[in-house]
Amino acid sequence: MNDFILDDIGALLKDAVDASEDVIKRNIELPKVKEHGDFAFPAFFLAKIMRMPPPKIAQEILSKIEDLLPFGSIESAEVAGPYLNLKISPQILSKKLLAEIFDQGQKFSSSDEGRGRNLTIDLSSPNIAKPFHVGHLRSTVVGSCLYRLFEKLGYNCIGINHLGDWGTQFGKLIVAYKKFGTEKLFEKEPIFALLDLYIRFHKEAKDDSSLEDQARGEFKKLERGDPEATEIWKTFYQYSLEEYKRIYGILNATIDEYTGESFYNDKMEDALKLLEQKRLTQISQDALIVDLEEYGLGAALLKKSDEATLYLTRDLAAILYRKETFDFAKMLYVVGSAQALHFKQLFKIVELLGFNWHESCHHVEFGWIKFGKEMMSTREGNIVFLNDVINRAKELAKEIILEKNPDIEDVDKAALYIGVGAVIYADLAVRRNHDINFSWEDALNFDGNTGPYLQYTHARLASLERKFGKEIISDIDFSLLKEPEEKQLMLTLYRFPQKLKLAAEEYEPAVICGYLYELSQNLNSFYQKHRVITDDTTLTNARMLLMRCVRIVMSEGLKILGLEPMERM
RNA sequence: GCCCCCGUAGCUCAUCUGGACAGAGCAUCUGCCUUCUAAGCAGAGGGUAGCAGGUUCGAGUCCUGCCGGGGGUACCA
Repeated sequence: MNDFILDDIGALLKDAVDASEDVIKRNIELPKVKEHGDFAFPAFFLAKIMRMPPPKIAQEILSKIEDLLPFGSIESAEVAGPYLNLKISPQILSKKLLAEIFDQGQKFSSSDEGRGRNLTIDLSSPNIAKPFHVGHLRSTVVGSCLYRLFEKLGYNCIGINHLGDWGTQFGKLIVAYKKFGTEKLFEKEPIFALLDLYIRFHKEAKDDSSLEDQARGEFKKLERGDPEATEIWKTFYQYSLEEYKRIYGILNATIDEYTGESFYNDKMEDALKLLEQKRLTQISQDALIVDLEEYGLGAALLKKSDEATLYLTRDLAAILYRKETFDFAKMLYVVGSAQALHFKQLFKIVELLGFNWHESCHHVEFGWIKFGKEMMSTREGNIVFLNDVINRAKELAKEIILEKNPDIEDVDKAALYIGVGAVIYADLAVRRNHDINFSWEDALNFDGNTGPYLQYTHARLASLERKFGKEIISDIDFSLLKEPEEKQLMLTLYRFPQKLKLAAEEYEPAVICGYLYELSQNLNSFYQKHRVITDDTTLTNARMLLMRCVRIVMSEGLKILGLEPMERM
């Protein structure tokens, strides 16, 4: 949708203001209080050019445009100090906006800016053989949200799970498996059986230092392709993947490729050769490095003194492979901010290799998830498993549903959607660069600024349509939508495409959360104060159209976040 | 030591990239369900935006310094 309001403002002011239409549009603001109108044009920046105090400028502009009003979607204008405040005509707004949303339906605010372009997203990436905990959640849900967001903007997205499926930890697991494993080990919750093996290994290794050596030995065997070790590793891999896929199903995670670290075992040598050809590498302290000191990025280690490769080596192989395989227009790494330097090094090396596409690679970083005052870590034991969070959220949701809506068809399904909605939303609603303090209280809260609140708003709208039971039409009397709450709803709807664009530019799901929350507040305020379905059929038709449009936007927004737009709850 | 991020109501967070009196939710308190879902709505209290300077007509937002928290800084990922 084009910004018809902004266009109207630009056209209206362009002859009255000493600035280009573009500059005018860029300076337009949204007033914080409704007494200041719907859009505002501040005159400060013209003070120097026109050599007049801002209030006088505002006054002058008003006198020049006064005769033109109403102008397009602009109903009236008035001066408040240094501001020119503009009011939008609800009738024209509704006519243009609602018709467009209604006609386009789910396609509303889609765009084709990404048409024919591939966008790869590195997301989730848990370490195999460890249960999924809330620390893994952010990469998964942020990555998935961006996936769906960019898909809406026309990109062809590819979600890649860079599984931590290689390394000495597997040597440890193999040793533990051989020593303590039983036939029944994987009968139920295999992933926790693996965790137990891992913990058991470390316990035993305290008393028996030879275990560490054995682990290194087993991993070497694995690297050489030893059939027995490979077989055991594959078992671990399969069980882990099964569990992850179950969780991804619940979280609406968007993963297309499961190319973990092991996938790049045979691709690192070519990458290193390429670096050597470009004479970028050198030996320092017996290790193979790329010296990035002059860029303030230190030394990038590619091979340890014992010839072993590092995760940078694998990421380098991966980025080259992905460029070749997917020819991405953009590559997003949704990985915690602890790895900021790592990605700066990686992208710099790509640049030094002479590839200009280094600019299309972005590290979408995010803060830690803390539990209590501590970082969450497997070793410390202060860990919250995602499974437990989801189960508790689901149980609580079920209790509440049975209390409020006992006749609902599939309680368990609804409870899962709501519980998961709360968990996902809590993670997405905080801006990425902030750390999150995980608290059970917040994760299990369904009131206020939460996922369930948004879902509830959608459920109310769905319920309204069921009750209405007739076809919603766009041929309505637009002049009837004149209540302030209705206008507010429409002004908010109008901003949806802009918000999606902003969220995409900043790789920031929290922008969408904030928007949908505001839309929900607008809707609920309206809903409380006005009746939609009444004896007045023309008014009912008009309001039902508005309600449908809100539902379309709510539904689309929720889906992008990965929440189920509930029909009943 | 050096580099990066964070510091806003008791708590959790917003503040549309520098604009009008800093806004929400949770918690506390007061109202509102014989009418479309009360997981809601309306309202009250709660603030020196870590501190100190600077730039600007204007700073929570930009710059400098300090304080506090976190992360990174060559053989973990």
